[in-house]
Amino acid sequence: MNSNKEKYTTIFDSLVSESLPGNSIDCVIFGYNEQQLKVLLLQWKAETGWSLPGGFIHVEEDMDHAAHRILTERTGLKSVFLNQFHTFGSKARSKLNGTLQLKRMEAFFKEQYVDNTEIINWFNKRFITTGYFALVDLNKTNPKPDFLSKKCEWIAINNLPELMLDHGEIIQKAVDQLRIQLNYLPIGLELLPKKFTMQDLQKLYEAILQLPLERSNFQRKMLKLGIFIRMEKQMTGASNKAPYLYSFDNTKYKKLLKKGIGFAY
Amino acid sequence: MNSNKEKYTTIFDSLVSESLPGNSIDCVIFGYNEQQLKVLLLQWKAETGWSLPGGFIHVEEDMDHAAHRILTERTGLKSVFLNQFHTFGSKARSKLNGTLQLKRMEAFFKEQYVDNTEIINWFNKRFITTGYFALVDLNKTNPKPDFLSKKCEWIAINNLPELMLDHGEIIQKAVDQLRIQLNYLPIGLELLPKKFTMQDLQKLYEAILQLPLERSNFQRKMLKLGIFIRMEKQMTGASNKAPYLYSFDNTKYKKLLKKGIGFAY
DNA sequence: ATTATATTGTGCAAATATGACACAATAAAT
DNA sequence: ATTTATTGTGTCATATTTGCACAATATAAT
Repeated sequence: MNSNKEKYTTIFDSLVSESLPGNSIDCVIFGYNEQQLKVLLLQWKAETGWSLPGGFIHVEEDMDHAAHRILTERTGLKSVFLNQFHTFGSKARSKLNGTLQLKRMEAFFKEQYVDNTEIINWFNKRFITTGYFALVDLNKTNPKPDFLSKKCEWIAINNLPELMLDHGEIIQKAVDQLRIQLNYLPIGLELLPKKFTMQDLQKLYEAILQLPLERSNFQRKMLKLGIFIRMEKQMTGASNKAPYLYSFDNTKYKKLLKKGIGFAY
Repeated sequence: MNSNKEKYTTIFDSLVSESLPGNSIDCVIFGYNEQQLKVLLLQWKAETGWSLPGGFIHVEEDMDHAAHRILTERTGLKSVFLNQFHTFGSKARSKLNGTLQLKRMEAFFKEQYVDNTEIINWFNKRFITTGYFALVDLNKTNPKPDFLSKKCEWIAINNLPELMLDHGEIIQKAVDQLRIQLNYLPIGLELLPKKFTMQDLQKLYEAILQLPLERSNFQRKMLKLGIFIRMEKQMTGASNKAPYLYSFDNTKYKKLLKKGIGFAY
């Protein structure tokens, strides 16, 4: 127990010394599964509320790089789609929900991990956090709690549990942003399996937008983007006409990501 | 001279002690004048490059509040339209352009203002800056250089001077954002005088987008938004048909700001 | 085999939006 | 009275969007 604490103290000591104080990053990592948009959340050992995976910026590290690093640390994946969306700097944010929760965490932290005052103080400062959201292939991840957390799971956004601090607000803003982006960026490459039907794609859009779309027109609209490769048909075993399978044309997809989908004026 | 330095040291001492270290705010304040979109820039006494007006976040202050405070300090105005648009966290950003410029500034700073090492070090740290952009009525402002700057002026965005550090990049991103917002938010309330013609509004849009728009269709499109109040005609003194004057219907404008201008799907 | 069933891919027409241009109305100058 | 420049509105051709129809089709049921 004591030896663990020493180990942890070393870990935290270097974390604190190599990171910028006062700034953090929180990642809203979106995945898609069972027709539901999900986010990767974790639960600290001492807490019942859930948190976003986050981390700190190294002293000699670009903030964007830190976001990529944190994403990779959590999911083992790299995402083309990793987007800064907002910085949360309300003074109350570290206290939201708040003092009690934090006091409890601090006590647990002291007891289990570190009781070095300097380190504790570092964490007790006010943090301004920058939110990034990513789209990843949920099936390629194997979320595991680390030594600080007891759970690490994909959770559907329309069924979110109680969240720590202002993490609910952060997720909400990320979802809003994702919905806006949907209007001018192609989405799906990282959320769907290699081969998928237009129905799959539509379900994804519906899960993100939380509203029903017209089938035939959605299909046309999508195909007109010219970023799909039509493959052989899929025999589903259902007693009806089988749909074509599609895959994303990677280069065209990425071109469209850069150029964006139409803007008037 | 020495007494000035003492005064300045006091000012900076309290600035440093009351502000969060490592975080700053830069404001891209847009105004509109002579058919040109302009930004408020200032020039430090020691420098030829221009800077965005910026500042720091007080220890007990919301970041958004700090942005409003900085905007008001500079322009004396409050803007409904003050929007956080991006946080710049590249490690190179404090060094861009860079070391020489900063060395020069530091020397000047030490000589003219403060040579307290602690204060100098505070400023020499790496800063992560959050950009806000505002739309204000340029004619209601009276930009004056403060004790640190020799100039403070409205400068047209298509005629930008040499800029300090990464401020060029920050302005570019703000302009990009403004253009995107144009697609789904009404704009003009704070940039135009109370009464204006549709031509005025069109010129504003053209100045922002930097492209010509078709007169008659623009007019129709705008009026269809239903956020204008038609007033009496304006006798311009020109030998042609006089245009109607319009003003924004404040409540409808703000409703539309919240709801946004159409989004498909 | 034949029929039933559900879902797909495409067709199509109505409604809506966009873009280019026409033109009468108009305020002032000549 | 005529000229001039600019406005407000009209129109028309061309896209785009939307809603619905319907044949095609893979399997199940008969």
